[in-house]
Order: sequence, then C-alpha cells, then structure tokens
Amino acid sequence: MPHTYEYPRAALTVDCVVFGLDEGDLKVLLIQRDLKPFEGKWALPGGFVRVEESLEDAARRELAEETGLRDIFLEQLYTFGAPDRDPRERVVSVAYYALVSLADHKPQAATDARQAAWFSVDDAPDLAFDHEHILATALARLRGKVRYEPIGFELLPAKFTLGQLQHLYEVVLEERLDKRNFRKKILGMGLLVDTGEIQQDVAHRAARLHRFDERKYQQLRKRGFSFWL
Amino acid sequence: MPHTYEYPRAALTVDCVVFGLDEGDLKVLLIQRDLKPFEGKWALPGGFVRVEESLEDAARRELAEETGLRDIFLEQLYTFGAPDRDPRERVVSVAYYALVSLADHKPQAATDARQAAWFSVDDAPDLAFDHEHILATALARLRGKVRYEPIGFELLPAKFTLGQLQHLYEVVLEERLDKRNFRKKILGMGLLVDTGEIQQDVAHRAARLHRFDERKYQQLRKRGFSFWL
DNA sequence: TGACTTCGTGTTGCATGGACACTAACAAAG
DNA sequence: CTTTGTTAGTGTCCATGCAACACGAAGTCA
Repeated sequence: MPHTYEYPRAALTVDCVVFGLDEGDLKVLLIQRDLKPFEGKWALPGGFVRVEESLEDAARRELAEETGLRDIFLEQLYTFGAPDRDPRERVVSVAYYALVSLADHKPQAATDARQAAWFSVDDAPDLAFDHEHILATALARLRGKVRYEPIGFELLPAKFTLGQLQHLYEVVLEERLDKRNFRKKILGMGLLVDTGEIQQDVAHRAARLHRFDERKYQQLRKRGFSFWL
Repeated sequence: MPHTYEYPRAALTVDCVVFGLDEGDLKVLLIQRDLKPFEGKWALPGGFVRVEESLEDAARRELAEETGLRDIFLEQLYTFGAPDRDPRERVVSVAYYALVSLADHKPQAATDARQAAWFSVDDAPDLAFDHEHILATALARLRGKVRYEPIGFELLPAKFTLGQLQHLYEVVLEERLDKRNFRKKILGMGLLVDTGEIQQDVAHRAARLHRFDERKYQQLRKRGFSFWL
C-alpha cells in the first residue's frame, strides 16, 4: 500500500532514554537490535512514528513493544535531525527521556529486539546510529534538571525513607550530600509528609516512611520554584 | 516528481520564535501568511524541511526567506507533533527560538508572506495553527533560561553600557532590578571588560562602554555555572 | 545658570548554604 | 546476653550571598 507525495519526506522516529535507579549506580535501558541496520548492536528503544499517533504515544508504544515497560512519565528531550544520522535515508528522531525505579521495571525483549537490558551509564556498550550522542544529551539534561526541580516523584515507591531519597540524588548528581543539610532542605520545602509508619524488615534501625504531597508540588510548580542549586 | 513510500509519512516543518528587544518591551517577529491554510493570518515564520538539509539549516533558510533575517543564533525549543495541529494533514514541527536586537534587524517580507513585523509579546494577534502555544512555550523557556545562563551576547551591540544590559534583563524578566546590585553581580562574574571608551551623543552623562569576554564565557559554560537567582 | 537625566558608587542586615559529630534503634553474630 | 555493625535522627556556627537603600557627578538643553 504505497503512499506518494510531491516532495521527498524524511522518516520520523522516536527514541527513548530510560534511566533506572537501584541501590547502586545509574542505569540506562538498551535493546539489542534484531533488524537490518546495525543488526546485533545495542541501541536505545524506539521506532517509527505512525501517521495518526502523537509523538509521545509513539514513544510509549515503541517502548512497550521493545522492552515491556509501560506507564512511565516521558519528557521530550530534543530532536535529532542531522541529515546523515541514519545510513539508509533521512530520518529525524524525537528523543524522550524518563527516570524509573529499577525494581519496578523488569525489561523483557519483544518486537524488533533480541533482548533488552539495563546497563550502567558509565559502562554502556557502543550504540547504533547517533545514540551515544542522544544518551549524553539526556544525561546532561537529567543532571541539570535535578538542580532546580524535584525529581523522584514517579521513581520511588509511594512510601520511602529520606535515606532512599538522598541516595537517589547522590546517584544522579554523582556526589555525596550531607545528611543533615539534605534533610533540612528537603523537609523545609514542605513537599514531604510523614506517614507515621516505619520501615520493616531491615537489619538496622528502621526509618520513618514519607510520601510526596502532590498538591503542594503542583502549587509550587506553577509559580516556578528555585529549589536546589 | 512524485515520491513514494511504503507507509504514510508526516510532513516535517520548522518554526522560528524570534524575540526582539528595543528600548521598550519584548517583541516577537511574525509574518502574515500568503498561502492557503490560514491565509491572511499572522503566524510564526517557518516552513517545510528539505530532505537533505539539517533542521537548523531549514530554520535559518525559512527565516531568511520570509523575513530577511539572517546570521542569528537559533536554539531548538521543542517539537510539536499533535496529530491535528495542521488541518491539511499530519505535520510535525520542530520549533527554534532566538533573541536579537531590534535595531539591527529590520524585517522585510518575502516568499510566502505578505508582510513581516514585530509585535509586542503581550499584544500579539491571534496566530495560525498552534503557534500561540509555541510562542507561550518559547516565552516560558526564555524566562527560565535567563535565570541560570547569561544571555545577551548576540543581542546587544559589541560595545554596550551596563544600563543597556540591565534594561535587557528587566524586559525579559518583567521586573525592575536594583542598579547597584545588578552591577555588583554582573561585574563580579568577570565576564565583562571595560573598553575604556564612553558613550557618545547622549543628552546626559555618558556611560562607559563594555564588551563581553568571549573566552571567559566559554570557560564558564563548560563547567556549568550557577549564575543568577 | 538652573533643570533634567542618567551614571556610578558601599554598607548593613538578613537569609541561606555548608561544615561538622554524636546518640538511638535495631538485627545479627558470637 | 553481650558485642558488633549498620543506618536513623538531630542542632550549631560560620561564611557567603542577596536585598534594601541615597546621593554626588557628569553632561545636555533651554
């Protein structure tokens, strides 16, 4: 079923940079390609945008098809359109990125991918196309964003300890933070609510569990808050 | 000369949000459309991306064709791809934005546009397509960016007074700044060099002329500086 | 020469950020 | 049951940075 246009058109794709967090370092979700260009190479999950779906829908669909991940918050990163970035023909790719908890998202390969797996961002293999460039861009954006907007809402379990939250920031920022100052600052923002419950089944003193105050967050978000720095 | 593909493809366009600054308020450059959809309506300059040119090249070309502006710094803003944003067919648009000095850039209409003109951002007409949305996005980005990165390098004459620079920030941020604090802060960054020259032909005390220190700027840019707020 | 306009300059109080160390709770090992 | 190990939880002080604030100098124009 061919489609014809007066002028040549670029193909349009989406790519997803999904960062994952666990006890250790920062990971990124990659797939091993099972199709022609760069077959067998690792790459960011992604694929062609259908003509009737929105860009974000396309990103979600491709991510689910290739890795099994669904229901995550995607944010548009940048659009990569160098004329030679795909050896076949002109392809313009809109990249999205996200940050999720490793524990909640076990990837499973599917369409167009031999396998899907988490790699440490510092130790990722060579990637297909210009995907290393996209990954580097996403990493820079994540590290920049964390300094003036609270992250972690969609990322930790609904109830979490301050220690877990601090760990998240330490991994993303790649620096140690002072415990007391961290708590002072984060509690001072008034975005956290003490649930009164405490951690269970840990081999040391149990910590209190907190949750985010979604309402206050949206309130602050509107007026553009300063946050970290 | 038709072009045929196996699957239907979206058309790809670029749009440019060019902000302009003069003695008064913040302006945006618009064109009046001379072609079919939204003919006669005001819109952001922009157009179709050719299959062999980069996105930024396309933005530059369209901007020059439609408004006569050239040689300005464009930065990618966001990619707008809602399926119904163009009534004709699926069109995905990569938006760019820029900030220039009004005095240096007199627009002149050309291809596909009846006229090109500057409008105050607070007093712009109804725009074609989703261009109001794009404009609002660009404005938010500009106001956000100014707080953590120095702007104004490409925007003021090579030699400028601190008063002019402060005026720039006041217009973009929509708030008055304290003169002494502004000077303290901006000089403290060490990005400005006193040329030793002074302003000519003004009906009051003449100010000293400064210029940016490009080398120091690039140095700081690499290490990611904190800057304002 | 007087009126008008913009330039240029320092100090102080206040708020925020960063450095810093010990006790409490709990589990596991012995 | 005692010891050891691990993480939780807490306050002060100092340095730095930001905001508020007023006046004399220079120059033009009437």
